[in-house]
Amino acid sequence: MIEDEIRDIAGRLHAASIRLLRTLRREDDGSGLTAPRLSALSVVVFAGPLSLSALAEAEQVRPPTMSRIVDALVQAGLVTRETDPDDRRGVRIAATAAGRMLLEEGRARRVGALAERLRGLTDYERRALARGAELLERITR
Amino acid sequence: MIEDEIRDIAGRLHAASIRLLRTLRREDDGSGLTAPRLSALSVVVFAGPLSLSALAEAEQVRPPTMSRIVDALVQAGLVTRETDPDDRRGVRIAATAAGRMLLEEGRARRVGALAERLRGLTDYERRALARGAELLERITR
DNA sequence: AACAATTATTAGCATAGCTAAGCATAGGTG
DNA sequence: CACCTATGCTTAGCTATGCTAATAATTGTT
Repeated sequence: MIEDEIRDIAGRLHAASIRLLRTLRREDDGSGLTAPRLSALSVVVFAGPLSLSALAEAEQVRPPTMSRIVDALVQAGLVTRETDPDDRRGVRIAATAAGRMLLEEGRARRVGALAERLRGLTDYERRALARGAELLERITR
Repeated sequence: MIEDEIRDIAGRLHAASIRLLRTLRREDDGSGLTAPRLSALSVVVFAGPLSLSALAEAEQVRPPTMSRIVDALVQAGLVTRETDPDDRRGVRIAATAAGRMLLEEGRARRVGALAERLRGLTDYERRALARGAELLERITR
């Protein structure tokens, strides 16, 4: 396969992913959270408990930015922030049951909206998309 | 295919797309633009010229928010804002040559980074991803 | 001509992004 | 041990981004 073909595929994959997430983003209105808070909560639920700096790194923002987002999530009862007993400079941020539930509801709305669209495809086409998802997982590791 | 299988595929596709765009977002640092401005510029370049409300709709923000983003892009010489001659209440927002160039450079960085990762796959796997991109395009139309 | 609807901007608020600076703890090195 | 540096987080203060409400200008419709 020539270089230009690979680049072409990369371009189409990029555009298609943007389109997909733009489409699904419309489902987030009902969450009651702003986009950065929802995104941070999702990292805490799936990768947590973790330190503030690890969370900031995952979200590609600076620690002060994440510190205030965590303030809001703690205030809303969706995560807890506790001093790390092993290193008292650091904090451990963990999801609460309410946080996990709120996130799971939002995720279910997004995934449900996507599943609805997948219903219009053939089994063969859905399997092709499943295969694509696996490959994407692999190359972003 | 059972409902649960479709939902499972939707979930993995969703997660994989998020991962992909998170990875590629790191390439945007060099653009000199904030994320909302870069994203708005990309719509103007690919879908423009268009009205303010159409641009706000595409970006899923309210008109006042987009009005200020356009202010900044005009200030930076990346787009023009002119009164619509057919309806003098409205505006026509169009990309300048500088805007198209800046966007294309950024897109090339993202696509290049993705192409680099695709290089680690087999031709067969790359074609599977190309097929997945086509299907995503179709179901988000 | 008067009025209603549409399009965009302005004003004013909360949130999100940054850097710089501060505080506390950890961990070395004399 | 005493200091000194490095690390982790927060606070302070700025700009940018999001919203709603209100205003201005134009269009279209009685």
